[in-house]
Amino acid sequence: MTSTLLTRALPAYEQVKAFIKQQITTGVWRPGDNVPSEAALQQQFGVSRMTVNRAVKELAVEGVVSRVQGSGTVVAQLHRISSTLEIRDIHDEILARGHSHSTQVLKVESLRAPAELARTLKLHTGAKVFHSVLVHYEDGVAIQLEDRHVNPAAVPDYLQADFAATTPTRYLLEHAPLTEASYSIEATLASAHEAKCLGLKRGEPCLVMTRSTVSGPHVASLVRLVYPGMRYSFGGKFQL
Amino acid sequence: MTSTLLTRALPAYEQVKAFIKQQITTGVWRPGDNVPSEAALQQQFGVSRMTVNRAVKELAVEGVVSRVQGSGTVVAQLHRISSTLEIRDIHDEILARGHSHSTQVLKVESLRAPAELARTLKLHTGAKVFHSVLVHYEDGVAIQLEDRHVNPAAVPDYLQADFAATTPTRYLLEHAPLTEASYSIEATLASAHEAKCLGLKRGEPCLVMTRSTVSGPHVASLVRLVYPGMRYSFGGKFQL
DNA sequence: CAGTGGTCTAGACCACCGA
DNA sequence: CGGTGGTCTAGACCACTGG
Repeated sequence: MTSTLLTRALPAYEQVKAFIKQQITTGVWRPGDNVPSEAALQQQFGVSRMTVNRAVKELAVEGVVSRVQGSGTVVAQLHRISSTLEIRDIHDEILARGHSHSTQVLKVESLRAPAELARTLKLHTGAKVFHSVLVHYEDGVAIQLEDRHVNPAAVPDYLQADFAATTPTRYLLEHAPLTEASYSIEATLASAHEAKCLGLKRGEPCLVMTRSTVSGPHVASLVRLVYPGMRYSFGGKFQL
Repeated sequence: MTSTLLTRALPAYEQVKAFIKQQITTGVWRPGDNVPSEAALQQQFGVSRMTVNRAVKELAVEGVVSRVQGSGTVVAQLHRISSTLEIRDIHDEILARGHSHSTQVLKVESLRAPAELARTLKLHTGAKVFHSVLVHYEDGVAIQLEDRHVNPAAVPDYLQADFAATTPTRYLLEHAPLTEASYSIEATLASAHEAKCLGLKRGEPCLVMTRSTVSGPHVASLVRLVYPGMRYSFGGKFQL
């Protein structure tokens, strides 16, 4: 049965995607079941193979189906709830919420790297390293403590930046093209010093994100971001 | 200059992608700069427009460039560090780490929904709701407390499942096709009850993920996952 | 208006899989 | 071997943007 594409509202490949998703969400096709071949879908929708291929390929990228060349396409076993966690400049993030952002610069200095820090930045112990500590406020409330170490080889003029006007994140993105980054998120208790900076009681819970960035040949930056647990959360959404 | 595609190792569209990424990571093209039009890239690489289109379109999906129909393509302003946070069944996750997984079922019951829970599940206050509480162990160490409420309309036989053999996550994925999910992650202190279940001292920090899932017309499930902050972290990686 | 990207076609060749 | 998906071409029409 060749169903016509009356609805010109949606592109053809979107209609094919919608059809496949519908079969899955309504339980007609269950995880592990075969999805019709591209040739079959091409017949069914009366479109070219490239169009069907695009539809199914995108579903594969989204993790909805799984394809094996020569074998076929099946409904993915585990619908992983995969949502892109976007890490943005906190300045933009706060403005996007319609609030005001301000910064307090606590420290901007140069120091000699202790062993562990040197290892992370791929430098020799005792090598020169830049260090900055800032507190970010959203509508006057402390929301992030940013303790950052920067590799001078990657960003030689880091200490000259005006962090009241440009966040370190933005400065680094503009002066050290980003090629790679990795992060981890965990829960800790605020140390005495962290609590003081963020205006918390000692022992309050915090979200800590540790992130290192690579720019070309250099490990450019290692940053520890401390968020008051009661005032901040990461969130995301997934839709089939 | 028409550069030939000598390297047949990589598909043509991958070579176009690699070229564009290289221009960006080496700083030749900076955020906001124009990327050559599809026609220009087509000339430069001696490939068809569909091939160039695929390359640039994929970069747009990845967030590396930004396209506007009729205007052109530019290098994306903020390289958002976007990494897909995958939420998987904890059973698979632990096995994937090469460890053993076991479960302790603390509670499986039916109850009447208080107002707030009812609102989240889109039910009437006092409606019947299923409730399960489990602790998950990795190599014998408590790593997650799973407190879940389930909508009977979406999963009528939930209470009959054997959660020692099948995790609630897996059972739900198999019995209520997933169409939508949203989550948030925050830091809190373990309550007395949570601390006891996880073998923590009271006041220890925890990562809490709250997640609700939608299956077809129903809000199927609301779950609160508590992780000991000292034993667990979410992580991810980003590569241009 | 000319230039851009968004979509689509009707072919094609290839690599891979399973019988 | 036939069926599958992976890639690619050389066109085409359209919608949108900017001057």
